[in-house]
Amino acid sequence: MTTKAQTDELMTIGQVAQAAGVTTPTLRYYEEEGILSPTTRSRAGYRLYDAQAVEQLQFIRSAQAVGFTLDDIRTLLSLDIGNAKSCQAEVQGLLTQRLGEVNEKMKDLKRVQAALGRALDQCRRSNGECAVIKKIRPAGKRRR
Amino acid sequence: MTTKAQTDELMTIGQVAQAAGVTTPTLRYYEEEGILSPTTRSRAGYRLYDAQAVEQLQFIRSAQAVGFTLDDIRTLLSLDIGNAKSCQAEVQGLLTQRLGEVNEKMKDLKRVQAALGRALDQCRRSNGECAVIKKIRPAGKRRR
DNA sequence: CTTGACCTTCAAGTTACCTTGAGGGTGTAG
DNA sequence: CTACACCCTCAAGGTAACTTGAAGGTCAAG
Repeated sequence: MTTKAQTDELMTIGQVAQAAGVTTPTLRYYEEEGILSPTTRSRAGYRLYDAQAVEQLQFIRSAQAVGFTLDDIRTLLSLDIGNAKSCQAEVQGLLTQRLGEVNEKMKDLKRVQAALGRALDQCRRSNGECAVIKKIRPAGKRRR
Repeated sequence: MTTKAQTDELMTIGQVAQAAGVTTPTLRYYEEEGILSPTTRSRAGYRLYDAQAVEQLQFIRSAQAVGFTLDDIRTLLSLDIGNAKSCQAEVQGLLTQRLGEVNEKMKDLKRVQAALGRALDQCRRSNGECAVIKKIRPAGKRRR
């Protein structure tokens, strides 16, 4: 079975890993943790995933990249993500709460962005001339 | 020394911790890791921080919240964040690169936001009745 | 001059998220 | 049939970022 495209519908762990940019042990770990399980197994016991798994993995990696834990993500996935499970008030509440967290992170990210932006700006402003040299000056204490 | 406001300029570790919403061991750990050091020490060896430390901590926590490691943050802080150090091409390059990472994270965050938004939307649309249960059990039985 | 809430250092423990290694089956190409 | 690139399980190891614990110094208040 030399790496070939997803023929019919199911992919082996290696194909999924490659497509999603993760390692195979990571996928096994995700299964163990109840984050993402293969759709089925081959007769020989090989994990087989459907194409959706790749999308889910992309979501998982995005969520991780912005600071959600696998525990958070397990909850997010169970709350659905395009594959609704239950839609009562309780779930709506959780979704709303999680969206609140996302908004908080959005603020955090903007804060970091602004800080880096300011630094870069300042960097460009003092073109050619280096602030370091000024910093060696004697009396001037910390600037605000 | 019963908890009093930052009288002149310097605060003890406990005051800073309280103001920034972190623990004192965390602050000691940050010092050890070269993330944030006290401005000075009292005669008795107490760490003393200036007010700026609280702002820096807020930046640190924001950056952590969106998935930057302390290692990343150490670099970010050294690239300045309002306390210029050097501004040659090399630093500008790093800043630009880091801003690129921030933009990546912005995309990731928006992806998560969109997914949650879709889920919530779908949740509201199928008010009272749950879409997925239909999906899972097309013939017959309905919940509630 | 003792009490109690602070502070100190040093070392060890914890949790999350993987990674690495050993030992062994599977399946197709030559 | 033999390679060889896949796959399997189980167990142990590793890193980041803290947290917890032990043993003890500092200092304003009573």
